[in-house]
Amino acid sequence: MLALVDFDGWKLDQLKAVSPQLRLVLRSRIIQNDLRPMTRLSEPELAKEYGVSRQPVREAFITLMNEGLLEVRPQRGTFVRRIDFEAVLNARFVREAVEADIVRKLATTGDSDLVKGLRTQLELQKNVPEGAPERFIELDERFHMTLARAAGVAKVWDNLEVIKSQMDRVRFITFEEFPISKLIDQHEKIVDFIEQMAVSRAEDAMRSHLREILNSLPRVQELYPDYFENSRDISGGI
Amino acid sequence: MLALVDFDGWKLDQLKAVSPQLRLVLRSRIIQNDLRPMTRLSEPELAKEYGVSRQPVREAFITLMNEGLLEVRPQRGTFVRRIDFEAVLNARFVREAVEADIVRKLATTGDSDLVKGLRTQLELQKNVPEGAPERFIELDERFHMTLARAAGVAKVWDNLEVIKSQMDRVRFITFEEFPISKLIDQHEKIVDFIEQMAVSRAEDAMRSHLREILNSLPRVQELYPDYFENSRDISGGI
DNA sequence: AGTTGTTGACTTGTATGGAAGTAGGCAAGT
DNA sequence: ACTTGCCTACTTCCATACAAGTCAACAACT
Repeated sequence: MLALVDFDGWKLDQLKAVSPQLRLVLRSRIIQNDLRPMTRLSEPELAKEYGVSRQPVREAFITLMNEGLLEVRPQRGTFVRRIDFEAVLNARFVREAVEADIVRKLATTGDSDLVKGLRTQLELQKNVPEGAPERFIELDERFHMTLARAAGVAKVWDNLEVIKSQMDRVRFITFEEFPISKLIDQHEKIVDFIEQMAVSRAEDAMRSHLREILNSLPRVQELYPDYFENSRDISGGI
Repeated sequence: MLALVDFDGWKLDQLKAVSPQLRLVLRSRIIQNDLRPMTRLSEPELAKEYGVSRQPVREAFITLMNEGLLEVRPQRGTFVRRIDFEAVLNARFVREAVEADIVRKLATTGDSDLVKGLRTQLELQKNVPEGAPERFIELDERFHMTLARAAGVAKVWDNLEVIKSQMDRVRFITFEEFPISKLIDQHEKIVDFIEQMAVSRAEDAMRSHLREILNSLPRVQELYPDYFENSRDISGGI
């Protein structure tokens, strides 16, 4: 659950290398919109804040730049990148393709142990209190990861982390207006179809579930226009 | 075509930043198996070789470690990672899922301009001389990239570069024994089905095309066992 | 012979200083 | 009022020095 490092009150572990830790903290702060788009980050300032030298900060910057979360403009400054609309749509496209195949694979076997575990997770999701959407996002993450692991492609999840982060930023901005109960219903349908070994129905359920974000995107773009890099048409990703 | 930087006789461009250039060169050398698995890389040695200081070399190392191509063991050394069998299978899984959806999308429209361009590429592929498989790999790369761009998900290709690199390493090792004509036939079928707007046939053609690497994998593993990190069963990725 | 301890030459991680480039304020000139 | 040029304070990028850990060779001891 890389996206959900508890950066609040974070203390660096003196024993481990500094720059990977910094990378995780900053990554979380960006994805969870604690560091807003266009925010200027200063090497010496962060170095001072965390009590280290500039070098490890710089190395964390480089990694985050490669992940598309920071923009390093030489001799000018380092900034939190605005959200790339096209990148979000493409990331969603990849996720839909991959998870559709995952669900198809799972529905062909219909492993009852897996279904049992998923139903337990569904109960947890239903018990999330109204005002704690970040708790749901965590459980949602776990749900989809469980599917990937069950399909024998656990490492895929790690590889898609960079891609996913683009989508997650949107999710954390729109936080409140997530139709949680609707999403849980969709999860439930997916599990049902896996259990019934209804392959193409399970696939369709997953696909429409992952298209849900397309509904909220226009509203997000309208509410926070300056968070986005390029606001082209929304149809390009389907 | 990031995978095919001509690193032979490479000179650093003094004007641009050094570390991204180094990253590209080293990346190509690893993927093309010029730097073999388990090869030890030394920061000061490479720094001397390219006439720069340790810092940019180190930054290139960090990026390549994040891409899974290098293994940095603190206070011990930096090594070219052996090929992770599971990672290859998972990468292949992702590619199949994504490109299947891409082809499906293209087959629903059946754009004749696209088909025309693809047929031109097919001619080039057929004209590749017998003993130049690396030339074919380049054209193959271009073929698949064209499909992605036509589907409006050009950035997906960039995002999958890290994933693809795992597969590409295998391809460059097995170089000679690639059934080029067979692969071209498969390409041709894909184009045919796109033209005929035969959606599910086009999808199937792409899927079996991308499963071709599974045929060569066992032989590669047998020929170069010490190039691989973990040799688990091959069934896990389908 | 076999084990242990030490030394020294390696490695990567971090700190720090300077080089090159940028942006903005300000003064001089038109 | 407006433009031009300089100057200062920033930025990232690179070079260099030092700190800390690892490993192998070797001497000393049992």
